Amino acid sequence: MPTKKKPQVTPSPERRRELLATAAEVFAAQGYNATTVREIADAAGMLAGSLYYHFDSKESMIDEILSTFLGELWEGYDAVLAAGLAPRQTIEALVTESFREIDRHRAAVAIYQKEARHLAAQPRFQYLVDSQQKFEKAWLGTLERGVADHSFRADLDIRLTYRFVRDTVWVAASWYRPGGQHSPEEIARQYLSMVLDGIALDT
Amino acid sequence: MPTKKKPQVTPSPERRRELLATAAEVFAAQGYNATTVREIADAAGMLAGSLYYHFDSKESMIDEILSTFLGELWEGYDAVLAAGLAPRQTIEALVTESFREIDRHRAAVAIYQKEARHLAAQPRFQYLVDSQQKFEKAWLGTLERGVADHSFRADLDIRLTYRFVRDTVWVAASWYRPGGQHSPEEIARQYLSMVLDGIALDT
Amino acid sequence: MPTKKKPQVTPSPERRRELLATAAEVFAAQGYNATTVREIADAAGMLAGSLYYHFDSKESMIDEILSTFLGELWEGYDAVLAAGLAPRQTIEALVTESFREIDRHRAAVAIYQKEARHLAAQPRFQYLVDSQQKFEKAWLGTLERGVADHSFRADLDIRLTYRFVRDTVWVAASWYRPGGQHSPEEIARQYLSMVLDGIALDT
Amino acid sequence: MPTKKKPQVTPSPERRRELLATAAEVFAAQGYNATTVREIADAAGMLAGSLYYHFDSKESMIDEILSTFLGELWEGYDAVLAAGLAPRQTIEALVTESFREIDRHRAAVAIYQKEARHLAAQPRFQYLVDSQQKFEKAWLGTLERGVADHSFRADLDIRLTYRFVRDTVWVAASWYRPGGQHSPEEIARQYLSMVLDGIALDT
DNA sequence: AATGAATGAGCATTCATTCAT
DNA sequence: CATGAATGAATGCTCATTCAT
Repeated sequence: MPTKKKPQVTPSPERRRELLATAAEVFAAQGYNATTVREIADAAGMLAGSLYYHFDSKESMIDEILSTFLGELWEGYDAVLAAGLAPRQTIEALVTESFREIDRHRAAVAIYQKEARHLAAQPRFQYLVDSQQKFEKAWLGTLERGVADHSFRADLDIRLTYRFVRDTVWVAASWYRPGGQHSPEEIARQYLSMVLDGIALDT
Repeated sequence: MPTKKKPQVTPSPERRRELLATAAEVFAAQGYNATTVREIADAAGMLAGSLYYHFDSKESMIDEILSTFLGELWEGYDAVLAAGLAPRQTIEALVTESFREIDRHRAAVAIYQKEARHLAAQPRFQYLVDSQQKFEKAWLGTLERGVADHSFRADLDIRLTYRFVRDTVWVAASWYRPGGQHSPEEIARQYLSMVLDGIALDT
Repeated sequence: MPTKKKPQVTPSPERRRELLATAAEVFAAQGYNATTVREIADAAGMLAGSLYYHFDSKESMIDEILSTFLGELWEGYDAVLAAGLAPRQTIEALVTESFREIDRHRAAVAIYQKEARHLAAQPRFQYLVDSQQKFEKAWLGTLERGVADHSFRADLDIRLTYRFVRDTVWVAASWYRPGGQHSPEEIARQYLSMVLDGIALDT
Repeated sequence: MPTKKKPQVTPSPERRRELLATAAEVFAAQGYNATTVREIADAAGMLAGSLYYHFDSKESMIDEILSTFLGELWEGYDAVLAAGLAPRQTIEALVTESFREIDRHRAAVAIYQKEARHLAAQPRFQYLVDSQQKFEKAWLGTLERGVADHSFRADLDIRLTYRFVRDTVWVAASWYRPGGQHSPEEIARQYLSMVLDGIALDT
């Protein structure tokens, strides 16, 4: 692992993190393809070429942004899944955890939403596919358990439900702004209330 | 002197429509920026330059794709809104209409989802902003009316609810494939059931 | 010579002349390179492709415009040179004839001024070089005869004088507009007065 | 936070000047439109894309060439006009100055002659129009003063005289080659002699 | 660590030209 | 005679990337 041709790993990881945060912000705002390395460099106060001291390529930047985010996401998810909660409580915990990740990695989440699909085609981003599958297994499994134990309705197409819940949560990254009116936990609470009980008033 | 009349430059609208459908498919699959004019031309079985006989620019293609879609969408929405239904029935009709549009304009909807935000910055695409505002007014207004007449819950942040319902419906375009297992109406029915009554089993 | 592959020669020479006049106008206004065949076609009330029924190529248009003009110019010049006038009278006649040509072929003259130099490099336009040489011989010869017979000053560099007189006359095409305040003959008279006697008041 | 300062984007002005000189040479030889960016790059020993490190566009090259030339021209002209010379001496000084500029900026002058008219239509090149007007005012005014004080003939159309003198001088750029037989001052002397006193021998 | 300058492949677009109808 | 549609080569320009300093 320390056999890189370039001194990519040694220099201060703090600067690296700063630069990645900057890049993520620009990627999220303009899209990965539409963002030029020069714009990232401008935002970081350096020249385009200088970025290549820190990173192999533009691709390696988004790679590191996404893999870091997914790493932290799965840390949280795995903890929830390991806790052995009931289906409904698991869903609640996963949704809450998701909104917390959106809060902490807004840019990365937005990038993920927009770019994951076409990046996943490249071998380098195989981990996106893996994560996607693990994700589906976790949510779908929980929903199925919930149907089995009568926490969730049985009259719905389960895959449709899965997509509904999944999308419902993650699209929020497209409009969420940290430091807004609601805390991630409050948003999670209201989302869960809607998803679980519906927006209609019981009559 | 019957000469000197400018010759027709607007050729057969059928070919145009074909080409736009092709372009929309490619844009939806790869993203607008990531799509080269050459790829569209390849998909249409012609050379890149030949597209310019039919269209002014790549931009005018996405413009026509989006404006055509929005035109038809609003035809449907306006009919629903003019029908004077109760809030809940209005929401149901709007959601159903939306899934029908997704069914008929899948590519355009996917493009809209991905590109509308940054296109809207250009004056040429002002109509995207207008449509967005009209859209918000229609949905938010209906939700508010529904809260007022006790069709919908009053304990939720109304803007959050709006975003929830809006996203919930339209993200479906990202995975929807026409001719799949469920008809648009069936998907609408299940989505509505989830959105209105929740996925939890009443206890 | 009548062995052309295309029916370029048979169709009505009037239409041809009209089209050439139109083309010359556009070439003169915008420059040859900057003019698209579509612009010529627009001005002629037809589609770009249709021009190719009448002409082999854009190049053949400017070719015919210039060769027609030079043909008529030399008709006039040759008549003057054949008249056996004294040097000063020859110059006067040549200048007057030149302004008449500018009057009748303004567009062609303007095109000639702008494009002759670089067109002359192509074999097809060899006649431009020939004409140029014949032109120089006529004017320079007349000036030399005039110096010899004491009509013209002997203290000037003769080639400089030649260029001076030549340019002086032909650049007028860049601002001349037929139907203006002065007739070509009047302009010729004043130009000759300046060239021959100077603009300074004799003291 | 001393970062976030925009890095210098205006590189060494010497290289810039070299490249502009190269570009001017090619523009003058082939015309602006007919010159490709690749040709300029070839002449400069680099690739087409590399030019864009130094210049925004092909247009900005001709812009800088022309504005630099006009700047220096007006430095010279303004000095002459500020000297308060008599009309005839002013004309002599202006003509001499003009030939000096032709000597120093031959390429730029040739480009100006060929391209000024159509460039002037664009807002970016408004300064060409301004310069043209200032130019006319200076020359025409001097000629008028000269007519008034009996330095110049009163029997000529003054605008015709203006155009005659103006064109007479500047077209010289089309054949002038620096380092030729005559110095700019000598050419100016002979031109002035012709313009002021005519080429005919007084009888 | 960062700069300045360049590379080279690729892109949207233009345009003269062709040709079946 | 003219149109409609297409070709294919070229053009101005962009951008990720490299590398000597």
